[in-house]
Amino acid sequence: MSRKISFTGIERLALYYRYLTSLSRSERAFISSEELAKAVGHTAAQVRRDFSCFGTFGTPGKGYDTAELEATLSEILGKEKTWNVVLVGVGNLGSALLAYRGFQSQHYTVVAAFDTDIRKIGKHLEGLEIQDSRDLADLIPRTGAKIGIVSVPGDAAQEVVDALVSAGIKGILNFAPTRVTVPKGVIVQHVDLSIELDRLCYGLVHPPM
Amino acid sequence: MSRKISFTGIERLALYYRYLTSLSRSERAFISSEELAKAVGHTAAQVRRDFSCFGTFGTPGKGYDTAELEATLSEILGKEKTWNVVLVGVGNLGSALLAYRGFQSQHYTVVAAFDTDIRKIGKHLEGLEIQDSRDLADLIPRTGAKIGIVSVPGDAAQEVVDALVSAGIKGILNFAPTRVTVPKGVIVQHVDLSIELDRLCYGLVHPPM
DNA sequence: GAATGTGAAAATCTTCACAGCT
DNA sequence: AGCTGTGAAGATTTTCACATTC
Repeated sequence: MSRKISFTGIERLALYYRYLTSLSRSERAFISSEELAKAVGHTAAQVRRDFSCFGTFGTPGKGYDTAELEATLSEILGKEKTWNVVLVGVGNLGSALLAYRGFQSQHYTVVAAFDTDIRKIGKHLEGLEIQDSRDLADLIPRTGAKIGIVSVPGDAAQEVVDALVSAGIKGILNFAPTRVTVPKGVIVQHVDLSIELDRLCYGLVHPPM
Repeated sequence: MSRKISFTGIERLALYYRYLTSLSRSERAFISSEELAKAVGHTAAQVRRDFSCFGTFGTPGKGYDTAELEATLSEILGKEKTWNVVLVGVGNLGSALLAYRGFQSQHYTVVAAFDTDIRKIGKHLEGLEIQDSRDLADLIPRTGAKIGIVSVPGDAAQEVVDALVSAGIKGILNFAPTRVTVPKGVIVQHVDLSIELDRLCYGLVHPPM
């Protein structure tokens, strides 16, 4: 018990959780750290260590009760409730994200979409009316959203992020190729597509050895 | 000199590089590790350590020659040539990626797009004719592409990845919510959008302290 | 017997701090 | 004086290995 989960550990927790939900109506009531590890590409020790950060919920000799583990992970990951999400920037990527199933799931709902382009404002997409970005400060607080997705051009990102933060957003998923800064208490996750490609590219140029 | 760059270090290199290119026609001929660090949100020591993995190209008392550094990073990151890329899965996300500027840049060109949906095959998108995924093995070798982007549904991902690998693809950017396996010598980068959200969500539920 | 939970070791990554170059 | 490059220290993350529990 009691050690802080590592940053990458959270990603693993989400993977364990996803795997468990994919098992769904399997008969198997228990799963071992070994099997979980294999499923997500890590080691059994890693799995046990990750869990140990949050308590002790396995049974020696048997493993983890799948239903119970799923529920526990759900709670740890904050999936007990559905999160309202807003999206700013309905360009190519933004529209795709609006339609993305992972973002319109049991746990997340996009409740508002914004853009500055007058030609897009008022149009409907995936059941949402696109709003004027200038109304962001008014509209977001009413939705109760705490998460914002930013898919605007790089040079607009910081400005949008500032507006989101003012409007009460606490977590930002930033797809713009710009490292934005936020005040303490707000979290940003960067999803930087061209840098993912760059990393791949580096790997190809520098073979493992 | 001589220490292996860390996994995350490569991401930093790409950020340094991006920052340098954004400076473009600035007068300043030299930049210090301090300034580079500030620009990308790391420490000066980290910057110097990252560079030291590849040689010694700074000048004590002055800093790094911006043009020279840009060229060196370009080479390290494998950006001397333009990489041909193929994309499989022209759904919402795939179409957006096709249109994404970061993927159609000086260093990357998407040269072929594939889908299994008969209604999409033959259509044109971003100047590319969508090809039948079954022809992947024939067509890819002709393009000389070594990088593949996978944006198909999760249950099709492994199958597509296997086909890409057979067709000679060495690096895969996988947007499907499935951890795929590949033979040695092939690299996969996962871009797992719902897990990014999960991580954000975890951060919101567990405030720093 | 089988698999957990966890100290302790190992590996990896980051920062410090300073000698040495310009 | 100013800033790099790097050995050594520190911090973090992963793995080992085994006592403990079922």
